[in-house]
Order: sequence, then structure tokens, then C-alpha cells
Amino acid sequence: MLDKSFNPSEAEARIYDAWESSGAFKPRAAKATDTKDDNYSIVIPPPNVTGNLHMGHALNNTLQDILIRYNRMLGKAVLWQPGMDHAGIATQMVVERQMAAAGEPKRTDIGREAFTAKVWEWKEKSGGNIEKQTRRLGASCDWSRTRFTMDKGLSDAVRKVFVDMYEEGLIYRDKRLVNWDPHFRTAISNIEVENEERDGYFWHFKYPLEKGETYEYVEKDEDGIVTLRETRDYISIATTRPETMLGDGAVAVHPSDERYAPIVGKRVLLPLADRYIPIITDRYPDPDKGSGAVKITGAHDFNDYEVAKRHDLPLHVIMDEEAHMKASDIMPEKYVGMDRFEARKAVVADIDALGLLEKIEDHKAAVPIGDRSGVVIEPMLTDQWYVDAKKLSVDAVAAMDAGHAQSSEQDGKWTPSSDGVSGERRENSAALDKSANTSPAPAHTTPPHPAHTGAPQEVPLGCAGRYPSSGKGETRFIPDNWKKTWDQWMGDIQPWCISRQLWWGHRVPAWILGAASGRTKWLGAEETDEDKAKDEEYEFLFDELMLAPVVTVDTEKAPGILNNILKRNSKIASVSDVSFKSHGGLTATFKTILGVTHRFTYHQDPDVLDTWFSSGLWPFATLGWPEQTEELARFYPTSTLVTAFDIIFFWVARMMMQGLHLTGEVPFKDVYIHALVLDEHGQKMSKSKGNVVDPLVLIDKYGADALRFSLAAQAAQGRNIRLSEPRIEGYRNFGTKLWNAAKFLEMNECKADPDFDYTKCTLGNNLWAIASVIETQNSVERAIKDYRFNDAADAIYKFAWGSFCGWYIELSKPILNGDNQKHISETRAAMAWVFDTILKILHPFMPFITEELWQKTAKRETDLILTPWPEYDLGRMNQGAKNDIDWLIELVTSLRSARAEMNIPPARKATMIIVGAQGVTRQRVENLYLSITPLARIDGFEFADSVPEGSLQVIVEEATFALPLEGLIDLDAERARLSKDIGKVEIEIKKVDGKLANKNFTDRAPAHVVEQEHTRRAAFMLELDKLKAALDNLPS
RNA sequence: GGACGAUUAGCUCAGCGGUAGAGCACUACAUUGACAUUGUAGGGGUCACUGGUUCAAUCCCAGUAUCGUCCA
Repeated sequence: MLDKSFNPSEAEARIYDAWESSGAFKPRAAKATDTKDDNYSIVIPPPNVTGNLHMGHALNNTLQDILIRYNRMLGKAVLWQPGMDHAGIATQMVVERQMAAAGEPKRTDIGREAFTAKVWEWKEKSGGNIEKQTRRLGASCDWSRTRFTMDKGLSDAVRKVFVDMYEEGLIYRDKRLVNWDPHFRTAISNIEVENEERDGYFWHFKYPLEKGETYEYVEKDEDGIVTLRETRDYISIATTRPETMLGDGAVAVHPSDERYAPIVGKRVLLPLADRYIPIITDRYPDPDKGSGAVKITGAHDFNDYEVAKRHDLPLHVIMDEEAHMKASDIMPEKYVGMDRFEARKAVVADIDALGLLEKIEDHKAAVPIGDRSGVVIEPMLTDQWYVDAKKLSVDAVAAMDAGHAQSSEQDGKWTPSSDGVSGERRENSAALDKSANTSPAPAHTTPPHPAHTGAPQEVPLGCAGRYPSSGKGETRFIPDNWKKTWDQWMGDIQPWCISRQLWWGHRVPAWILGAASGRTKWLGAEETDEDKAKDEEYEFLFDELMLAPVVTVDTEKAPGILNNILKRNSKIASVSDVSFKSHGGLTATFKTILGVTHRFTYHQDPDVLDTWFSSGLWPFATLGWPEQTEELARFYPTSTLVTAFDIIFFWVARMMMQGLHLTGEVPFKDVYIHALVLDEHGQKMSKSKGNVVDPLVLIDKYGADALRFSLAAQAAQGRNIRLSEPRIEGYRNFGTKLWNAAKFLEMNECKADPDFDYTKCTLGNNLWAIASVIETQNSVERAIKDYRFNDAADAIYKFAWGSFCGWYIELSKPILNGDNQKHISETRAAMAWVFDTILKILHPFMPFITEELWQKTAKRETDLILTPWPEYDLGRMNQGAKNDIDWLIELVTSLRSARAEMNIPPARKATMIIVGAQGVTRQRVENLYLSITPLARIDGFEFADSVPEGSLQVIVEEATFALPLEGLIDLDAERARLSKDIGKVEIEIKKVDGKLANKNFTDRAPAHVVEQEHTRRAAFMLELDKLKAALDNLPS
């Protein structure tokens, strides 16, 4: 006996553990007949090891799990590859914070090795909460394969990729502007920078012209009329960051700006710094903004940097790594050591004191903020490692172009291709159906997947050739409008800075001359006074070596490589004592052709690689790459990537670029981009706003199924999801409804019958329900293939609640309670069959309750998770019954509606008098009378020639159905009701007549549309006649 | 300033070249025979605005307004 209701908190963990321990989450064994399309794979977007499950993950994982479970039920070999990334900056911060809280010594005090050991310790102990949390959602990942970006395998892959790409010239060292986080003292990526609108100021400074020179400054309005003319000895610039003026390299004006034409090419005195800088022209300044003249600080502003490069201006770095003003030959003594904001105040005050502060305006500006540190990001000119993203982008762009070109050929509408989610499967199933026609197998007992229950046919390792690559492959975005965003970004792709000044991460496998101790030191050099005279010569040598870092996967190989580099150098006579000394140190002694002996030390680059560098390898490195493993052969390229749009560039693009370059194939075929989950007010959830909703709390409250269904039902393409708790509650109720339906089936002994054949049913209620559930199954299937999760969820919801619980059970009750044994047994088997089909198609969305009901309602050969997805052929169904039941529903609904409108007490029964019924209707009444009775509250029927007086009248098609309720009918109210209906029909007829009278319409509209209007008119006219007759029947 | 998206019932949102939909909320009735985590019925919309294309526009196109996101 089923319990009163489903208890998620008890059942979920139990069911999940059973699935996992049965091996259901692992891909089934390969079969000799498998093609690439029989393998389906998704790699999870790896969450941070420090992360906790938030609503975004909940949505992301729910959608992936739906695809995974659906494809698993289709019988494919399915791999959902889980794992986490090491999240360099976030993790380092978490551990440092913990150390500080515990009063332990700082990271810098205990040193690199001790610190990274501590991070590992933390990771083992408290990292990876999110994996446990993801299980609570019901995610059917193959946890036995879980990977971590800092694992040995992935770390080896990262080193190999770095070295290979270095040798191909795709990775290089460069001095460029980066986003610098002065708090963590590292470069960070754009994704780690958030632009925040903040109140600030526009400070207007005067820069005096050299030697007191003057010029005629003229301003004109739009019509060219002079509005201002004066003699000036300065140029006015405006800035939001006054402190950077100390590093200015020029003042720029637009070439078309006539106001400054007289002084272009002259110089101004940079106040405070007492340097002269030129006035140049460049397209960057906007003549309409501020004074139209801008200061150019190439080393501290991204726009200025571009200008400086175009004009070969000096790049003065004026801050150190903590964003304090740095001593240099251009930095006035006074500011050295000041924090940048202190310096800002000082510079403004000092400019003011010189009388050069023109004005201060309020100004709102986007300020870059480090998302982890919360401090203002400083553009900094530093040496970093870069990936030549431009070169790598070519193939990635081409693959995406190809993927989208195909879909645009199909009327611009996305339809799944044969290598889509399950195109192949459709053909297979069609073949199956055909064979079923000739020798109909019992439809219910499709055999379980042999791989899971029977003896798997093992395919030996090294079967890469089994799944030949068809070239690079194609990738597409769903929805496809993201292609545009992709193109824009890829078209203007910048070199990718991959080094980070952190300790937690993959250490750059490069050894650089003197990098650790600074460029100016000659470590161990036996210098004499004589030698100093040859400094220039050495400098030259030094530069060459700087540009040739030793890059290797293997510390043991490093000395040999260094040796070779040194030997190739024409200035070197001999090399000796090349050795790997200690942690990160490589030394070599060599003699130059000038006869001087030097000892050089190479240090391993202290930096680590961007976490995204390893995440970019995720789809193939997790499958064992660079080894040619069986998993790689079977599951790469992966089928679908499911992710949110905010990491299209940072992750998707990088996987595409690295994947294509390293494996020669696209990493995934479909990229489904889903929405953000917002709070109930449409606000982004964030800790600082305090509007974060914890999915685990919702799961505790409503169960994982309800949360999952709610997210899927709201996952319409291209639209964000507002979290709605009442809606989740509603879907929890949906589960309860289903549970109660199962209880009804149980009480009525509706048990799955292995001999049941859905094509052999005879009763209308059963035929109708079977046809409807097959239609629903088809819609669900189509919707999942098109990634329309909301449509899929809607279709099941409507059928299960509306059709199954609302009509099918009600229609069947009189039969089950009747005395026709044949009808009873057919209905019992059909109801069980339809209900099982609901469980199957609902399973990907609500895995727990469906599995529980599956197992509790019958003895099953396999768990629902591994039960084959239903495949039924509507073409083999008797469709006539569908119209009969649709007619019945219309009749019952109309009777109920009329009764309610007339305030007839629901308990009051009546005999149904039928007037004007023709053959089909008569037959329907006779066949379906038993089902109509309780639904319409009638206690008998008879065919008659006229409507008794004082009846409630309802029109369905050609017949009038009258309930003689004399004394209960308010004649005026009934007249009003009928008149209202007549009015409605007349309006419709008028509309139709309007169309049909339009010659343009009848001539130009497609024939079937015109025909349809004629049919509609005829139906309305019939109804109108009958309604009018009904009105006439009323005593006046 | 540029790009993209949105504007449909009180709320949250689907949808679509021909007949306007769901959930929630609301109103009335039903008191439990699978289910009150329920059932039945009902009210409620100039589909933001202005033009255009079309036999036909909520839908396609252009523009306007407002809101949102991203980029500069």
C-alpha cells in the first residue's frame, strides 16, 4: 500500500544511493554496433572547489541531468563527466583568510611549499562541498570519474600544452597592460573584473604651453558662428584620475579639432612633474567631450595604451604592485610611496596651488573592481605570459560559422541534425516500428539494456578507430543569437594573459634568467673592473637569454635544454656545470668569447597559470587526453555543453580554441546557453544584496523534483528565470497529484500487464488516453531535442494533471465500478500502461518520485532510470475514439458550465433529454452514457422530439441536450444566458462573413484557409440555429 | 555611444501570419467515494506606441518610448 504521500526527505537519499551503487550513472559498456551517435556525453562546467551550490548551478545541473537521463533512457552510452576546478585566486583567498582567522603566520612567512601544502589540506578536508550538494539535486553524474584541475593527469596535460604551444610560438612572453589587482598583487582576467558605476569627478587641469607660448583659441557653435575667442597659453584637459598625470606621455586632440590645430606638434609643460610632453593628434579623443583634449598615460589606461603605442610614446609606470607611487626618474620625490588615492588628493591640491585647476565636475563613471578583492583594479604594464588567441580563434570561428550556416539553411529555424541529440535514434525506432508491424512484440516488455543487466559486449581498448572523426566538426549555439555575441568578441580578440602572480595553481613550467631576483643582477658573476667596461656586450647577451626562457614539462630535462640554448649563443665559447640546483633554480657556468666566465642562475617562473587555462582543456583532459583513451574515442567530441552566457568568452571560447588546436576536433557539438536565475524581483542574486536563495533550502522544503521541474518549466530560451516559490510549491503539488493517482490505480488493481498491447484496446476512454499519452511523449521528445525544456515540462504537466487525473480517471471510474469483466480488465491494464508511460517521460524531470512510484507500483525488471524511453506508433492506433471523447468532454463541460451559471445545486440530478441527435451522436450517448453520468450529474437519458418546458438547454454540434429542472430554472436568467451565447456566436459569424465577403481574401488566401472559414461558418450557423430554437422553447 | 533582449490577464511568463494561452492570485460553488498539496465553474487582455509589408499582423519590417543586460 502506498503511503499517504511522497516523502522526499526520506526517499531522495535512499533512491540516489541505490542508483549510484547499482552503477546506473556509469556509461553502459560499448557495443560492437555502436556508432558515434550511440554515445552521448556532457562535461559538467566545473564549479570552484570553494563553491557552494547556488540557483545557477541548480538550473545548470537540472538541464544537464534532463538531457543525460533522456539519452540514457534512449539506450545510448551516456557519460556525464563531473569535476571541479581549483579556482586559483578564490581558493588562495579562502585559505589565507582561514589562516588569518586562526592567528597563524602569513602565507609569505611560511613560504610557497608550506602554503600550497596547506591549500591541499584544506581541499581534502573542506573543498568540494558542491559535489555533495549537486547529488541532492539528483544529478546522475558518473562520480567515479570525478576530476580536479590540479589532479596529476590534468596537471601533466597543462604542462604539455604550455610547452607545445610555446614551441609552436602560440605562447609567448610580453609586456602589456593587464588588469592588476593591487590587493592580491596579481594580474586577473576580465571575467574577474566587475564594472561598477560610481560617483566621481572630472578634474579639469591646465597644462601650460612650453616657454609661455600663446595661441588664439576659438569655439564655434553648430552653425559655425564664433561663440568664444580668446588668447590662451595653455591647453585644458579633463581627467577622472588626476594621479596618473605624473605618468603622462602626451596630450592628444582629435585631428579634426580646429580649436587646437594651431598648437598641434608643440609641447606643454607637465605640471608637478616638470617635464615637457607633446600635443599629438589621434582619433581617440572625442572633441565633444570635456575640452576635447585628453592626457595620455600609456602605462595606466587601456585606451591611452593604444594611443601611446600608435605614437610610440613613452610608457611611464608610476605605481608599484600595491598601487603605491613608485620612485623613478620621472616621479617627484614628494609622491613616492603614496597610495594612489592619497596621491590623487595631493596632485589635485598641488595643481590647485599652482593655479592650474580649472574646475571640478561631478561625474559618474564605470570603475573596474576586482570581484574577489573588492578593490579598484589598476591597469598595469607588466611582463606576463600570453596565448596568441587571434591565431587560435581562426578555427574556432570557422567551426561555429559552419555549425550555424547549416541551421540557417533550414528556414532559419533550429531543428536537430542527425548528429544532434538523438536524430539517429529516430531512424532506428522507425525501423523497429516497421518490424513490429510484421511481428508485433508485446509493446510493454521492451528488453532492458543488455549493458546494464545482461552480459555486456566489451569492445577492447584502443578502439579509437571505431569512431572515425569527420574532420574538425561543427558547433552551434542554442539559442543561436549568441552567435552574434561570439562573433563580435572573437573578431576583436585580444592576447590572452595566462600568468597569475599566485601560489595556488599550475606553476608555469618555464625557467627565466634572473627572473626571481630582478633583471639587473648578475648572479654569481665574477666581475672585475675590466669586465665592467664590457657591460654593453653582456647586456646584449643577457637580453637574448631573457627572450629564450627554458620551457619544459620536466624539471629533469631543463638543464639539457638550458645547455642547448646557451650553446647556440654565438657569444658563448663554452658551457659547463649545468645543473638543476634547488626548488626552481637552474645554474650554468659559461665562458664568453671575450674570455670572461659567468655563472647564471635560471629560476622557475614563480607565477601560476590562469585557472581557465586548465578549464579550457576540460572536455578532453578529463577523458584522459593526451593519452588516446577509450573514453576519449567514445565520448569526444562531447555532445552538448550546457552553460550560462556569462562565460561564453572565458570558458566556451577557450575550450573551442584549445580543443580544436590540441585535438583537431570541436569539443562539443551543441552549446546550450541558459538563462540566469534572478530573485523574485528580477534582481541578480548576490551576497552583497542579501537576496541569495539557497537551493538546498528549497529542496528541503519542497523536494528536489519540485525544484527541478520548476526550473525546467521556466527555462524558456532567451529569457531569465525569476524564482517563484509559489510555483515550486505548485509543482510539489503536482507530484502529490501523481502520487494520489497511483494510489487510485493501486486501489483499483490497475497493474501493469505484460501482455497488454496498446493497439488492441477497444474502449473509448482507453483509446483516447493512449493516443494522448503517445502524443505527449512525442511532444516531450521533440521539445527536449530542441532544448525547449519549458515546452517539454508543460506537455507532461498538462497531460498528467489535466488529461490523466482530470478526465481519464473520471471516465474510467464507472467502468471499474461496473460489472463488465472484460471492460474492467482492459481498463485496468490500459491505465497502468498509460501511467507507466507518464512515469517514463516524466523521469528526466522528476527522477525521484517517478522512480519511487515505478518501484512501488509493480515488480520491475530494471530501475526506471535504466528503463527504455517509450517508442509508440500513433499510426497504429484507432483514432476514432479520440473524437468521441473530445465530444464527451465538450458535452460534459457545457452541461457543467450551464448548471453552474444557473446555480443548479451540484447534487441535483436530472434526466438528459436529447433532441435532434443524429446517428453518431446517438451512438456516442449510448456508448459513453456510463461515463457521462457521474460527470454531468445525470440519472438517465432519452431521445425525444421536443424539449420539455422549463429545461436547461445545452448545444453540442447538431444536438440539444436538455435537463428538465422545472422550478429550479430562473427563466429570465436562462434567457439571458442563451442570449449571451447567441451574441457571442453572432459576433464570430460576423467576423467570418467579413472575411468571406472580401474578394481579396477568397482569391489570395490559401484554399485550405478559405475552406476552414467556410467550415467554421457552417458550425457557427448550426449552433446559432440551435441556440435560437432553445430560446424559443422557453415559455414567454 | 554601440550591441543584444524585453514590453501579452492583477502578478510571473509562454506563444504565434488566420480562433489570445498557462501558473499563481481573485470570485462563486462543492466538505473529502485517489487527492483540500483537491474538484467544478467564472471574471479578467486595444498583445507598449506609430507607420509599413500582407488578402490577413499580437506575430514580419522600420521608427519611437520605457526597462534590463553586456560592451565602450
